[in-house]
Amino acid sequence: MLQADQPLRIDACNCNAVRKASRQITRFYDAHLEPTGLRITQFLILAALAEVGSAAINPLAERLDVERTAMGKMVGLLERDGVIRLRPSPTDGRSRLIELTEKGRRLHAEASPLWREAQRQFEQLNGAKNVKELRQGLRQMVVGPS
Amino acid sequence: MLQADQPLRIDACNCNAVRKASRQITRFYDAHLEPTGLRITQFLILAALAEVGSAAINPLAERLDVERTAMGKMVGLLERDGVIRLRPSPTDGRSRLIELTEKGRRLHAEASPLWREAQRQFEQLNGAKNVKELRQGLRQMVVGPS
DNA sequence: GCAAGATAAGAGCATATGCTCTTATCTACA
DNA sequence: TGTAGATAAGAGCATATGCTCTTATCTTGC
Repeated sequence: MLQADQPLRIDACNCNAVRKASRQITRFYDAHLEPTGLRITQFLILAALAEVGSAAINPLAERLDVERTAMGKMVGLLERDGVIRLRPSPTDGRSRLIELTEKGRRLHAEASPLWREAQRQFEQLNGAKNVKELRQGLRQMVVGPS
Repeated sequence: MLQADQPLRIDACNCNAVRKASRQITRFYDAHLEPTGLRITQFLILAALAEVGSAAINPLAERLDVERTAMGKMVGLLERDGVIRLRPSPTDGRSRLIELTEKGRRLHAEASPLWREAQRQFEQLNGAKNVKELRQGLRQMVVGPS
């Protein structure tokens, strides 16, 4: 290993590249959703709930691939804002089921076309082919033994 | 647009895909750097400073593509931990120059091989070709008019 | 040389993310 | 059937990120 003197180029860092892209695309989607007051993270939770009806925190966290405790906190914010409701699971006293409130359903319906427009613009800006390849690359990304 | 009834599949969301990848790769790099107590975000700041010698907050934020105020806060933490030092710019009273302390240089030297190992393992896990294509896709990503 | 606009950065607020520790509940086995 | 190990979630702590508002300083045109 004689190249220890080679300068570290932070632009070579794969992690930095992905994090940077994440910040940028987040701002882009957040800006599109802004009229609803939702952020993309919140919208995805509402969308997931709209898809599955109701779910406990852990499965929802797994579904969206976020840390369990992080999901718990986001759920707390959404509950505070009256967008979702939590009720004890009838079959498991440890678990609480999350469901959309009427307000949540309304917000989701309002935000969906804005999300679609963000998707559309993103794909227009980047080219459908490039987006597809990027998605392919991300989907295959491995960060540990499965 | 008659397909409004089509279910929203959160897995179709480009933003979600990138954010998810960002969380995963961040955990991966953070785990590698763990022996030093640095996270990848902090390591990148040290690496940037090691490259440029010293810099004010705004240019450093631009260099790393993070929001100015976010950089300010990270810099505050690093200063608190004695890893960097801030001194007033001799030529501009509004600006403060950041530079590594001895401890910062030591930490950077200690963390660099761990970062290199993370890069190596990441490329081994994903295949050099796939990583190259992913980087290419991220580099080209556009989220607004330039 | 001064006032108006530009710029560097801090303060305050809010969300997002993840870690560890703890508590409550459940399940399975002896 | 009672207890040991598994599991769902909350609490507490810390960093990361971005927004708006404010303050201090600089620059430029007059």
